Amino acid sequence: MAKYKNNMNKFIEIAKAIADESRVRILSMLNGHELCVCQIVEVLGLAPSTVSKHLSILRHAGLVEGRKEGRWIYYRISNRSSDIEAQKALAWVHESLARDGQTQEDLRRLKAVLKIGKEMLCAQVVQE
Amino acid sequence: MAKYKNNMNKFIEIAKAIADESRVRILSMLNGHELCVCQIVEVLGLAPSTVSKHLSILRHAGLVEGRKEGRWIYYRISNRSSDIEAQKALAWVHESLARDGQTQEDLRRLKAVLKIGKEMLCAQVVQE
DNA sequence: TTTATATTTCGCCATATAGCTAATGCATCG
DNA sequence: CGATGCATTAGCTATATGGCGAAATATAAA
Repeated sequence: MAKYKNNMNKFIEIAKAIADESRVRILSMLNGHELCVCQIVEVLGLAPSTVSKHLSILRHAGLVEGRKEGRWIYYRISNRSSDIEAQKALAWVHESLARDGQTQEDLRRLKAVLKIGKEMLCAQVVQE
Repeated sequence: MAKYKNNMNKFIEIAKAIADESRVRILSMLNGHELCVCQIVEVLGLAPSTVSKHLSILRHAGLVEGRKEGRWIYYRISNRSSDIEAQKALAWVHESLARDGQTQEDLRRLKAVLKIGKEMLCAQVVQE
């Protein structure tokens, strides 16, 4: 086994992934919820293509995982405990932003989206 | 006191600061050493102005502190324990990169720079 | 098979970022 | 004072990044 590891690239990839407000808002929303892309789009108010790209970056960094079910893809926080770096980053994000104002507002909007979601799913604009 | 804090901007600023290879290399070098800009320049092989800008970003994020002494400015890791976010970030960087190959090589070069530094300080190119 | 819907990929644009050189600040030394 | 030297700031360039809309993909529904 090599004496020194090559942690740099992995570290930078994760750090870049969490160095964007939209992406940490996604991570905060996914903390405790499994969500499809359209639900995240509703809360963030960004174009689906933009959210999809953000999710791709988060997934590649090992921070989230996707699960396909029918037409939808459900994303959740990655819990592969073997990926220590990703888990540390996730812990830092959640600890730091749990009580942040933006995070709280997103969670409030998310609850509304989840409520209407039971009947009519995506392509539905949440009021207020 | 407000119910919710505004951690987002501070968090993003710190995350962006550590999402760059040159800057985390600087943080690793400063871990345990107090260094002047010219010493960091020697090890990184970047232009002084570039290193200065990086240090400015790190300082503004609360990750390093500068101390002026004559013509030199010595930088060190910030130890203001009140800044929890910065301290968490520093801990993450140091834990993750302590055994990284690039970090080890930088430390090796730094030792050489520190050795010659005793007699003739900056404006001195370290061999090899 | 055709239509509809969810997501991704592609192509584009505006801004941000990291690097450089040159110029400026500022302190020391002759 | 003037010259020297460390660090920063200013100005520039090339690349990276985040946003969008349009087109492509894939699955469900009609």
